[in-house]
Amino acid sequence: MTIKQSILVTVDSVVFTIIQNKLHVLLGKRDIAPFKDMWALPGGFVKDQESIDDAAYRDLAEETAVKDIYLEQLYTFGNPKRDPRGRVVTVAYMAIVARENIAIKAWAYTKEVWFYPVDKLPKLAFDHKDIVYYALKRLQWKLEYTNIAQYLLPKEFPLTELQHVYQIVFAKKFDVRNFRKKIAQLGIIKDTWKMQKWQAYRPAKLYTFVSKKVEIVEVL
Amino acid sequence: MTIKQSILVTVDSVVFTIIQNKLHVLLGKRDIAPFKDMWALPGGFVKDQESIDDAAYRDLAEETAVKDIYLEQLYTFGNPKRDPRGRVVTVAYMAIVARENIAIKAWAYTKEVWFYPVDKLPKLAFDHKDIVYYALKRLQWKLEYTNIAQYLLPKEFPLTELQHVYQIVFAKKFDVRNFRKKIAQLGIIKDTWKMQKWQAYRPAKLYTFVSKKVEIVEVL
DNA sequence: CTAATAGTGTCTCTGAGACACTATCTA
DNA sequence: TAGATAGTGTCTCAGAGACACTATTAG
Repeated sequence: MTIKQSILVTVDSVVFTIIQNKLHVLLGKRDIAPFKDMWALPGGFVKDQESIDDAAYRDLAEETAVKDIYLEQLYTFGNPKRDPRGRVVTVAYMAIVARENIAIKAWAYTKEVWFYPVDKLPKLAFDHKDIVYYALKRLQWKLEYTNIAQYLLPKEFPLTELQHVYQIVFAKKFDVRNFRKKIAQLGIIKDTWKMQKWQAYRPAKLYTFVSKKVEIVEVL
Repeated sequence: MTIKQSILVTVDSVVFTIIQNKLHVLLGKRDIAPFKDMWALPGGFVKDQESIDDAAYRDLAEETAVKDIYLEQLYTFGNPKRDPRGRVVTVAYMAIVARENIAIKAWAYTKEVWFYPVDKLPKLAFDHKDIVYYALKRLQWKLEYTNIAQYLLPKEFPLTELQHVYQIVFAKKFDVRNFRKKIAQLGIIKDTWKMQKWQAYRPAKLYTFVSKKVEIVEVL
C-alpha cells in the first residue's frame, strides 16, 4: 500500500471493581511526559500482529495479575489533538473484575498504581475523564440489561451482596422485596444450598449465577 | 515518539435508507485489489489532521451528495488479518438517511455504486458482512429507544408512514391502534395541521418530530 | 356507492413499585 | 433476650397487547 498516514493506535481500559462498598477505577500515575505526574488509565500501544482485544488483555496482564475479568470495547476516541505528542487514536475498553481477582503489579511507565473511587477521581491525563464517564454509563447499562454483575462478585454470594452491587453502581437504594422478587423470576441465579457461617447473626443462603456467559436479561 | 507501529486506520460506513418499503444499504463495487470486483462498504483512510467522525462525514460527502444524515460510531474492527494488504484497523459507522436526501456520485475506487436490500446482500469484501450485521442491530436498538426514525422520513409525514418504517426495520407488523397510542403518549411528534392531498382515498394528517435532537425515548 | 386507506376505544393481564413484619443466628 | 441481618406477600396502578368497526376521500 502506498498510503501515507501517521496515526498511532493505543488501547485504554477503564477497570471497575468494588472496594469497601464503593465503585473504584484503576489508575496509574504517569512518570513520563506528556502529563507527567498526572493520573491516567492503564493502556498502551497496539502491536502490529495482535488484535485490539488482545492488546487490551495483554496490557492489563502486564500491569496487574488478573483472572476472570470481563472486557468489552467501548468507543474509539480519535480527536486529532487528544495527545500533544502527535496523532494517537485510542480504542477504549471497559473492564469489570472482582477485587479478589486482581492484584496490582509494578507498571511500566508509572510509579504508583491505585484504585480510585469513581466519585473522587483526581484530575486525569488526556481525555481520560470523558472515557471514564462513558465507561460508567456502559457499566450501568450492562448491569441493567445483562447478568454481568457476576464479575463483581465471588462465585457464591448472598442475595444481599448482589443488591449491594446494584446499589453501589446506580448510587441509589432498591426495595429488598422487589429486588429479590425480580431476580428470582429472571432465573439467572440459583441456590447453592450452602449458607454463610461466621456471622454474629442470621446466616444468609448462598447463590451462584446459572450462566457464566453474558446474556441479555432485563434486570431492573 | 519513538514507537514503531505499522497500523493504518480507516473508516467504513453502513448507510441505511428505505427504498420501496425495504431497508437498503449503500455498497460500491471495488475496482482495485484486494477483493477487486466485490461489493464493499463505502469508506477510506483517516487523514492525519481530521477526527474520525470527520473522516466518516468527508468520505460519504466524497462519494455521495447528501444532507441531513445521521451518523454514529459503531465499533472498531481490528483483527490483524482482516485486510490482506497489511494491518488495517477500521472504525465502523452507522448512517441513516432518507432516500430523498442522498444521491450517488461517482466513487473513487469503484465503478458501480448501489443500494442493496439488506436481506439480499451480495458477497461482501473484508469483514464487511459482520459490520453490516452489527449496524443493523444498532439501528433496531436506536429505533426502539430513540426518536431517530425521523432520519428515515421526510419532515412531514403521515403516521402510517412512521409505522411502515418500524415494520420495515423490524420485519414485523404492529397493531395500528397500539402503535398510534404509544407514539401519541410519548409526545415526540406533533400535528402540522396539514393534510395529504393527492390520494384517491381519505387523506391522512401530517405530523412532524418535535425535536431534531436524538433523544432517548422508549418507543416500542 | 365502491374502493381504498385513515383513524379510533375498551378490556384483560402482567409487571413495577409501595409497604412492615417475622425468622434465625450469636453472644 | 438483645442485637443484627435474612427473608417473605399483598395491593394498587400503569402500560402492553389483543381486538373490529366507522370516517373520509376520489371517481
